[in-house]
Amino acid sequence: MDTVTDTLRTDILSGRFEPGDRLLEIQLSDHYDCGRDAIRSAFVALTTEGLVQREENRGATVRRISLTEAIQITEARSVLESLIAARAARIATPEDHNELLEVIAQMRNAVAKNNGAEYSELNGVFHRRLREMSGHEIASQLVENLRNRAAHHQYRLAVMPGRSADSLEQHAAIAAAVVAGNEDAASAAMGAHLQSVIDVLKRWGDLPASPSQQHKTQETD
Amino acid sequence: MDTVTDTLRTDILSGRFEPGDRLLEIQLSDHYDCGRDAIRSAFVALTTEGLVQREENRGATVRRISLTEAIQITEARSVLESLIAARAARIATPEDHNELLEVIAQMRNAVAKNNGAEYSELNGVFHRRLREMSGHEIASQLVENLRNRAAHHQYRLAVMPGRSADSLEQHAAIAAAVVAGNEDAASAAMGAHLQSVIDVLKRWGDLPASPSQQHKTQETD
DNA sequence: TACTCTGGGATTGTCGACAATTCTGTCGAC
DNA sequence: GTCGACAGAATTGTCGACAATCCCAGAGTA
Repeated sequence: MDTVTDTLRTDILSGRFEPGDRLLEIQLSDHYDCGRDAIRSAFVALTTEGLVQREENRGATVRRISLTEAIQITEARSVLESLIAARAARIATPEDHNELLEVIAQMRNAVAKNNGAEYSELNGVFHRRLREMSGHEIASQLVENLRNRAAHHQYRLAVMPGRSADSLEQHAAIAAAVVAGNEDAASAAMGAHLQSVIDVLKRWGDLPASPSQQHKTQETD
Repeated sequence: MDTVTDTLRTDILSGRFEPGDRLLEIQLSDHYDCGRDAIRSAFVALTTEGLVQREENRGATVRRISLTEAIQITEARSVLESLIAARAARIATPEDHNELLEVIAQMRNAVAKNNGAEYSELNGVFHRRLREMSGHEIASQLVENLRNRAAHHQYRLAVMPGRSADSLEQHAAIAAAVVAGNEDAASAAMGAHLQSVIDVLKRWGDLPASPSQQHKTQETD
């Protein structure tokens, strides 16, 4: 039903449209081969998701997220993903445990090969599987949305030298706590992980983003 | 711009439309004196907010929130409002402190008068002011949305005998921690408060809601 | 009786046209 | 040269009409 909305969302997240870009109804309805209705509908949905900004009679643009907003988004993610980690630690099955450890092993491998793209991909898998095994629909939906909103900022972390090594150990700690069934430790490990993301964002400050970044399908933190 | 969306939202939250009610486009566009476009647009927005459910070619209905979903919503609220409370404890001004204590005094007065409606109102004010003084836009928006989603369930708490007294002391503890500038205590007090809400929801089970409740503008927890 | 098929009515989905608004570039006055 | 007024273009907002789909009642059949 909302296939146009989904397509536009992924196109925004993938960097096809950059923050500040104008989104013209006719142009998009032509590009996606659909009516203006579908585009307008997508604008409304993506506006409430925080990805698009609309102004009366002036059209829609890709929303620009400030650094302070990105930090707040990560703070919210921190408490929600901590809840998810605790929940996963409580109810994950042995199969879940194996899968989690397997992902960690692959991440370790990717770091050894210095393959940033693969690491980012695995990172996304790790968090997504944790959400799924937590069974917490509400928190998962909110986190997914928050990740999307800050995608542009998170991307910077992917290209930060030495970041992967730190990130890897943090993820390993989360996985260990979940496997041990220790809710508090899982929650704390996830909190520490995202706190380090916040620290990096803060340290980064408002340095200009590296200019040439086309394929922004990566997700890293 | 989205005035129709706002009106429909408040009409859903106020109980004018109940969970499961069909929302007919023509009927609503006639009632709100607007075009079908505006109604459809409102449906899209409220769907992503979780208040409305749409099915292809079958129209929109007011979303029905299950008890387990209401519990998850409150759990998510718990961690987010804890973050807000901690933040408020850190940066609230002396004027904020006075205002918070003033609201608590009024709540105590409302409990003494056994005025449930006034207590609910003040409860809403308390949480809203806390959000505002936290300065955490992201968490505030999420909490507001979560409160809306679970509004129907929260309402039950309002009419629970003896609930106000417990609730009052919990709020007083939150206020005291914020005034003391103790982030951890504020966070913990807020967590304890919402945990007690969760406990009540769980204890409540799936008992039928009391039948005749027209004015559902109250918000209580 | 139970089941299937079919038609009409009601509702949503989609398209096009036109009005309303904003934006852009040009011209003239000072 | 700078500023404001103004016309034309571009874009969004809104309405109506029609197509597509679903729902339900009723006829027909085994």
